[in-house]
Amino acid sequence: MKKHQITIIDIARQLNISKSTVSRVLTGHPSVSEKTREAVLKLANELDYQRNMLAINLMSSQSHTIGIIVPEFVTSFFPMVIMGAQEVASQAGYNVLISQSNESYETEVANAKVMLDNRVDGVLVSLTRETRNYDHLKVFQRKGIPIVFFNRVCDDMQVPKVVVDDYEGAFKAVEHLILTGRKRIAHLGGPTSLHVSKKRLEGYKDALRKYNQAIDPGLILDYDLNLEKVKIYIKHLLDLPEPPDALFTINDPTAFEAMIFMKAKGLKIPEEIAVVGFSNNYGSTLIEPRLTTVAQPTHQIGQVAAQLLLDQINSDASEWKPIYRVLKTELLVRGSS
Amino acid sequence: MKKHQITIIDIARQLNISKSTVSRVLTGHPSVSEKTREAVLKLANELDYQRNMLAINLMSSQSHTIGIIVPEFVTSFFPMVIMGAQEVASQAGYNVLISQSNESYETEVANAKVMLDNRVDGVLVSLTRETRNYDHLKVFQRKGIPIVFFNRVCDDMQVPKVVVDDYEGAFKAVEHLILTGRKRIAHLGGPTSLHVSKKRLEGYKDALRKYNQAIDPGLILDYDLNLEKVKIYIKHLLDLPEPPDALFTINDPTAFEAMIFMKAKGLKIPEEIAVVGFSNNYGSTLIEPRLTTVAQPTHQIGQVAAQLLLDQINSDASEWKPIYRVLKTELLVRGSS
DNA sequence: CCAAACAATGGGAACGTTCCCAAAAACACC
DNA sequence: GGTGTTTTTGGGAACGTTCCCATTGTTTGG
Repeated sequence: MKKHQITIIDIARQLNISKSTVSRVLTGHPSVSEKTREAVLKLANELDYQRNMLAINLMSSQSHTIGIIVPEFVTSFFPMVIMGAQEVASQAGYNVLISQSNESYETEVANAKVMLDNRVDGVLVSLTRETRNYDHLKVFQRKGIPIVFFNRVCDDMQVPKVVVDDYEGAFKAVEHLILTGRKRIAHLGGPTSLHVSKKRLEGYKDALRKYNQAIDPGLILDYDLNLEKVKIYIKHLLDLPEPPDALFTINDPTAFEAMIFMKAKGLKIPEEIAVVGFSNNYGSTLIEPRLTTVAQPTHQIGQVAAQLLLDQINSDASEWKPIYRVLKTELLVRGSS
Repeated sequence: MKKHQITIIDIARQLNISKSTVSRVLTGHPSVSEKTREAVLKLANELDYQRNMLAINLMSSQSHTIGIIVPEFVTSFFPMVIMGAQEVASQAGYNVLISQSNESYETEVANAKVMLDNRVDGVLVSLTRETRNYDHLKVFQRKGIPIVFFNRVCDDMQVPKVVVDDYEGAFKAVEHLILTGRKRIAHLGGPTSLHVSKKRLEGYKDALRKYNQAIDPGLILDYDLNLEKVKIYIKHLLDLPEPPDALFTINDPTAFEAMIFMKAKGLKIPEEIAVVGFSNNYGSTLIEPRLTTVAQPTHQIGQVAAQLLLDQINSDASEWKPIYRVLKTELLVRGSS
């Protein structure tokens, strides 16, 4: 069925030397004579020899692969993070096994199992919005496989995490709205189970507190990130006796939906209602007015997370520290506020 | 360093049976007594046994992995395709090794080598805009590893390909512009090396021919997909003695750039100039006016390509046929035209 | 009750590497 | 030319499975 693949044994036989010697040449081991080295290299090239990572992996008990589990792939955020991570990983000779949980806990569990089966050398995880139980991830710890969380992190586990300063980002966003004269700032937040939702909500509240604005619970809504529901929440807010004059959303796609709905309703943005999003997703400069948003260093998140993971892979488990890296956000003020 | 992993030998020893029997239970082989089966399953569960794909892969000479090489990750197009492919692949028990060539020929070559090293069971490829030489991909054929192209295909190789009907999509787009009264339709196309660029250009020309409109070479530009250059080309078109009253671009991001530039110049879209893009990327409903575009069935492209690949993997090389699947596009008429 | 058939199990090679240890070859020195 | 040292090479185990073949144990039928 499958064609015969050239192995080091083929090379050894043809040159009448042992496979050990061939292996030494191919791995760059010094103690081999110049003459044999050349002969091996030449023949390997002629035969189009390709090392078999399957064998190397088994031999070394390492897959030379890191796994990445992300909740989705549609918004540009995670692909960007993955780009950063992949850069660092392949630099270090690691492959990247990507899987999407599709925001489903069950799928996340299944993905984790695949990673385990394939003996990934480490894993990068951003949780689904559903995940409440972390047993499937604690397995990695138990088996001595390093794990690093990013963005949507797990408070229950003492492992490295890479996040952005969601609190400060939200604080700056809301502060900006206050300083531009907004009096009733609504917040359409994410599910309370997510760490990021909590932090952004805190930032929102503290900004209001600092400037002595009342925190009106009626202006704070949390939703499950299902974009189709945005309209409902916005409608509810606009129908309030005292509707908001500004809106801070958990992320950009939510802000987009909100803006489209409000524009259709004839509301003037930013005159009647200002909008600020979070993440600086693709599209935030396309919509009109261009969306003010809190930019996250997506690429860097991936790089840092991958580097922390590699550091663990290359060190003894006893030295692992639950480093908590908080990256800076940047408020990009644009037309919507 | 690394913790000892439970193997079938551990299980065998504890139960005083042979590893063969344990293996039989775990792989679902029928000829094993109910009693032993239960005992093995129970202990495996207790010990948290996890099969070692590294060993299975070597033993079976299969990585149970398919590779995907895409030029980029930033626009939503390729991530969507990957989602479709991943769905089909994991259904069939295959992992997916994704790599981006970053539109660089060199990176594509390097990626191909990684795939080869890792003995992927098959590979899905969409070429970079630079790729002119296909030796690094012909290696797969030579080694008996199935390869399927999608979107950006290689005319030189007799292998399955999945594309959308670029010709018809472009034709319909331009026909729509003609039927809505446009007289001077410009085309900002992609690099002539890409199959898609050629097909879309053909569709553009044939639509003009059908309706007896002159093909003005001055209105046809091809560029290297470097978005920063869009402004230059658009400026050139607008400065013509007889500027165009419609623009058909090679893809949506190009249309976005063009629209932003033209809006800044004070042009009314679609009154003074209509715009039609290609791909229905994320953002085409965000920009104002909403972009008329030719939608591609991204998800389906991935599914079909993956299925064709699996079909090859599961059949003898002698039966492989260079199937050419052309999927339908759909013209979405929106505000920009 | 014995042969034949079948069910259940064990032993060991194989997959393609790496790496340790020992052996052989080459070289230096007195 | 023999001894000691260094360089170069070969042999073989190991990684964790699967799978073929042989063996043992159990049942069936005459």
